[in-house]
Amino acid sequence: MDNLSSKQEQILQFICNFIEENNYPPSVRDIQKGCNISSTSVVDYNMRALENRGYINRNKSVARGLELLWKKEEKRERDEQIREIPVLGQIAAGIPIDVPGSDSSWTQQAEEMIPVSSHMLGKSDDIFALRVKGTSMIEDLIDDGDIILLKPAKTAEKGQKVAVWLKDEEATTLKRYYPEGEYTRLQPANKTMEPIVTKSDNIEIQAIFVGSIRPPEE
Amino acid sequence: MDNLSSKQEQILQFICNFIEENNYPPSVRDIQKGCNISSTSVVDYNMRALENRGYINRNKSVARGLELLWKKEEKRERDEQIREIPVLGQIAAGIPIDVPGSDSSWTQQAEEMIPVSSHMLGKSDDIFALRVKGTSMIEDLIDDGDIILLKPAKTAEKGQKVAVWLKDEEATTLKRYYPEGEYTRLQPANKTMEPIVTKSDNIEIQAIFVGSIRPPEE
DNA sequence: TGTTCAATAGAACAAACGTTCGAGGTTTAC
DNA sequence: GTAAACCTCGAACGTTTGTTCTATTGAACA
Repeated sequence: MDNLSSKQEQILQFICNFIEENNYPPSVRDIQKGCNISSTSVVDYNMRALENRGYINRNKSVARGLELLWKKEEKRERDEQIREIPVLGQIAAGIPIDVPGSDSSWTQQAEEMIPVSSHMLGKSDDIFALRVKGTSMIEDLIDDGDIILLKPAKTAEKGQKVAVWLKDEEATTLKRYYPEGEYTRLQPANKTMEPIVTKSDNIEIQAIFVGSIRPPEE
Repeated sequence: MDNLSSKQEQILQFICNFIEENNYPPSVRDIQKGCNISSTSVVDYNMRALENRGYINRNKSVARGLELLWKKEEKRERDEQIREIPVLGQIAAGIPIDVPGSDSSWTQQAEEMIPVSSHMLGKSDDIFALRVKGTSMIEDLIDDGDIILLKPAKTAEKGQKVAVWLKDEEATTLKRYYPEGEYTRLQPANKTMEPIVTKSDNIEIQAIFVGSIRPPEE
């Protein structure tokens, strides 16, 4: 399909650059000057070829009425590869602290939206983000201030990182989940910290850790 | 600053929608019809107002030569929040396997580019990605097939996840790094696997783990 | 009441623009 | 060679389009 003459490629490139710079498409005569073409009809001739091959779209009698079709495609793909995830608040990774509005869930207003690659999200459409307070998960590369992605869930498997609601304490915390019969151990990933052991019916799993977002140390 | 008449807001909205649909800006008469305005001069009158207040940019005597300034801003911000990271190949997380082209480094051609939120990258501009083979890091939420982000480095701290080059074996692997004097232990995050212990001068740190990109299990 | 000012109206102009036409040139295949 | 296909050229035509001009309306104000 790439059987374009050098002139056609040049025109295509020029259109692309022109739109990038001006935010509106070039006229036939802009292209003529920009590509050092002697006649407008030559531009028209090559544009017709580009149109037939599906590179551009021209609207009859409309000044600058042309679109780059593959740019459209690119934009669509880009939009699909990126999703905006709401940061719904904070979560304690350390001593459980009361999180503002944590009574029901985090289904409140987002304080911020962050763009995340769809590669990290899969098909789930209910993933949300929280900002981490504390260093109890430092060995899992989750530090104070990091943003983590979570998927709402009611149950989890042993060893998974979960956000749990501690009923008695009325607090939420991020820990590794180890159910051990009547009691459940919530294990930090920080050797200087002790696990939280509490009755299994005192905890309520709210979400499972999906991924973390943190810049590398310089 | 938001002292726009309803007509001006309507015009602004129309221009926005028109560009979204057609990929080129509307003419004065398009706006006239689209907003049910009786005269082109009224459009001109209001456009002049919008221009003075910094909402749009008009190019004299250029057909459809207008830009939405805040869209430009939006686009710039979006571009800054996303970076394209090259996936340079595979890395073993398990038995060290020979990685195609791993002799010098991974500074070869990228097989793919993936968009990543700048939140994950910080200011480092040399971060690259690899696809993981094997399950030796499964407890660190790095599974077979995942994509990991790495930052080139020659040294690392104890416990960090690193990509190391094993000179004798002529292979690369991803493990946690535990230097222990003469010998160095490369510890998998998988209880069913044994650590690799090798002479410290047999290993060469290539990059430090920065983050992983994986979709959540459904 | 008269004045001022923002907004509207319709018409008109000149420039910008897409498009067409006829003629000529160049390449390719036979 | 000829023919056909492809490409170039310059000019011209008819719209589309940005812009301007003048007149008008209606509200605010003194």
